Amino acid sequence: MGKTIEEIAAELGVSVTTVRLVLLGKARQYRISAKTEARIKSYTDEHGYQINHTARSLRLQRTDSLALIVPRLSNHFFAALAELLEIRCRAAGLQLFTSCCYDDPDMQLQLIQNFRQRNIDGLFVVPSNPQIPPTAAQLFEQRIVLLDRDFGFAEYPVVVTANETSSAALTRKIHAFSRTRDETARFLFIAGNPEMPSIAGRVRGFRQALSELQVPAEQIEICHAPRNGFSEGAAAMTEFLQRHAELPSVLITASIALFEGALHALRQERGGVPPEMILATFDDHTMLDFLPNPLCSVRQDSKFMINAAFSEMEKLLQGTRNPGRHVVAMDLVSRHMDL
Amino acid sequence: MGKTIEEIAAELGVSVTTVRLVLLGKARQYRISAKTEARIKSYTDEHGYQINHTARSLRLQRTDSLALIVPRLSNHFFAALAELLEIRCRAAGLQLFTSCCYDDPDMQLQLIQNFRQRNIDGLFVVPSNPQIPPTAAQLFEQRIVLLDRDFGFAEYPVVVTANETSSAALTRKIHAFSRTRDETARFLFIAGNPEMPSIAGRVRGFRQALSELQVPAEQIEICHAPRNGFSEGAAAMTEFLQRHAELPSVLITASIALFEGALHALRQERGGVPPEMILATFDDHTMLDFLPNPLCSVRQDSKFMINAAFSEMEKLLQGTRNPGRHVVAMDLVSRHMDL
DNA sequence: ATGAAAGCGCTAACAA
DNA sequence: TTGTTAGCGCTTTCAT
Repeated sequence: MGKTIEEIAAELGVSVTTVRLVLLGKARQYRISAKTEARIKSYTDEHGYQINHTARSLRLQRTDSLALIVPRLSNHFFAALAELLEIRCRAAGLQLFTSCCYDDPDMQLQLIQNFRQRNIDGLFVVPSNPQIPPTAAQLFEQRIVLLDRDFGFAEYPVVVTANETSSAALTRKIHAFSRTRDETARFLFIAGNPEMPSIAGRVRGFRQALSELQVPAEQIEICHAPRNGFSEGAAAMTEFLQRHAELPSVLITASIALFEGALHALRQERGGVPPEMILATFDDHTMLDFLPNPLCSVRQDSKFMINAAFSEMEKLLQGTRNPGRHVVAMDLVSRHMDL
Repeated sequence: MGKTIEEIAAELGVSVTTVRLVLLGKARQYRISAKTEARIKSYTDEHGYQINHTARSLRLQRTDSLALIVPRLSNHFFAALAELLEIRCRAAGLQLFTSCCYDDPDMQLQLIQNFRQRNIDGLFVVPSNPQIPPTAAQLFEQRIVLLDRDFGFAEYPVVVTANETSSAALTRKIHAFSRTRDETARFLFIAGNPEMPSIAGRVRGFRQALSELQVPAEQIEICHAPRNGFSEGAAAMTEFLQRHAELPSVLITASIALFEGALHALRQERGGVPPEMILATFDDHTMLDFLPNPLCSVRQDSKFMINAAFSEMEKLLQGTRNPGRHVVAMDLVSRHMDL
């Protein structure tokens, strides 16, 4: 532990106020004598001084730090959000603390309480269920911004992506492509937990687009996995293959982890992924380049999301109370889909 | 902000000690009367109580929290480390705070000071350069554990992977495979910044194995990129292709981001990746399954690393001072390499 | 131009 | 069995 202001003051025979003023660079402003200033400066240059943020926080009732709770950092989308948000916070002189809750509501609640107890000024959170936002808002006196999942709260700022419209656009695109080869393409959509609004939106967009395109119901199958992970994607695909001898012409997954899992299962069960199979997934990744298949993916605009989220937080910290709702557009990326 | 212990005590007409004892569940132990205990319990059940960790920390000179500084969270290996370490810390009742420094030593230093000022109890750090460890150790009074990069400090605990031996094993394996097809395979190794001990180790292992196998120098080319990222991998490959009309028979990269970049450039410049090209990379990923090529990758054992790192930190927090050096073995994973 | 002192909410030592 | 008090290091207000 470094010296405290009091210790420095005592050792130099001046008062804490004087030391503090010099340390804050306000020596001029308060007309501290040049020699006193020089003495203090040379002392701290030699011994160093590290402010005790804990004491400062206790006094100011503020920590100049924010927290972010995401489901997983091993999910690239959330890792990217965390990186960008940390950079944005740093630029504003705030420290960001990031934690994972693995979509476990109890763990998330504990984390929220923990951050609250540590006097974190504001919270960005990807809520695990609809009970989280009100609780978090109460503990954080409204200083929360909801990310990625829109459980329909108008009273809190929220930043989400345009899942439904993007899903519909994706569906129309692969449908059009599939028609060039096969009039009666069969569609398999592997989705995650439908209680998550983002997943529900993706399924809705898919359903709606196909219905508008008048694709008959018997050519459509939707599997709901309990979560958005690799093993769930593999399980869903394995289960599908047990029920159907024939492969779908088009495979769509609601996340890239499901995609990886589904293809893994396909390789296991059928020895490979037929190169003519049309693939589509939410979340983009460079390694999708490795596949020879026609493939369409949906890329989220993390930068835009983070800018929106941070502006909302800034408003909250300044005391403004008109929560914004931001629905960020997504990009379609296609590979091997030239007609 | 919730009620403080003092407020509760005042409102119930008891002393802070009494309230505290009940809150800590030590009512029995200190023989607080049952009715006093009940009164306090019912009060906090109704109004809730959130301890002020800032005040507690100031008093105890301890925050019950640790920090982890990694280069990037969008690097899957570091994201996985962060997740595992956070889980491990949580199990021990500690909160982990994770930050990225983008391998910028100044930013890393600032982060370290920031954590120090916030009274974080101990630091896990992937050092950006050899100046970082001594500084960090001084600020944190030796409570640091170095991860992933071994700059040769015996005085601090360090957990790294066996880069050199794994690289040699990888090289031998792909060399053996290449001999089954071609007696004079040409090897291209794209590495990152050689000042990073992990990269240097990988290059050393590669060089040494090939020299033992008596592969002539003119069949070996090593490109050093300034960093381990996608664009650096692409640039290195583009540059190689400008100098050589012929593709290498074997491509090895020191990280998966370099791998992605290199293949991307190959696709751009030559329209694709020849399926007979032998590929190898450090870091494993499920999406490597998507490639048809013979491929060998090196998987790091994150769990093992984290366990070792956390045990070292526990020793430090208990005051023990015999820093351990852990060199964790890596696994080889191969695809399409059956002879 | 510089100093003294209160108080943020908690813990721990000591008192009663 | 319960109460009182000092002090962690900082900021801020009010005195000189």
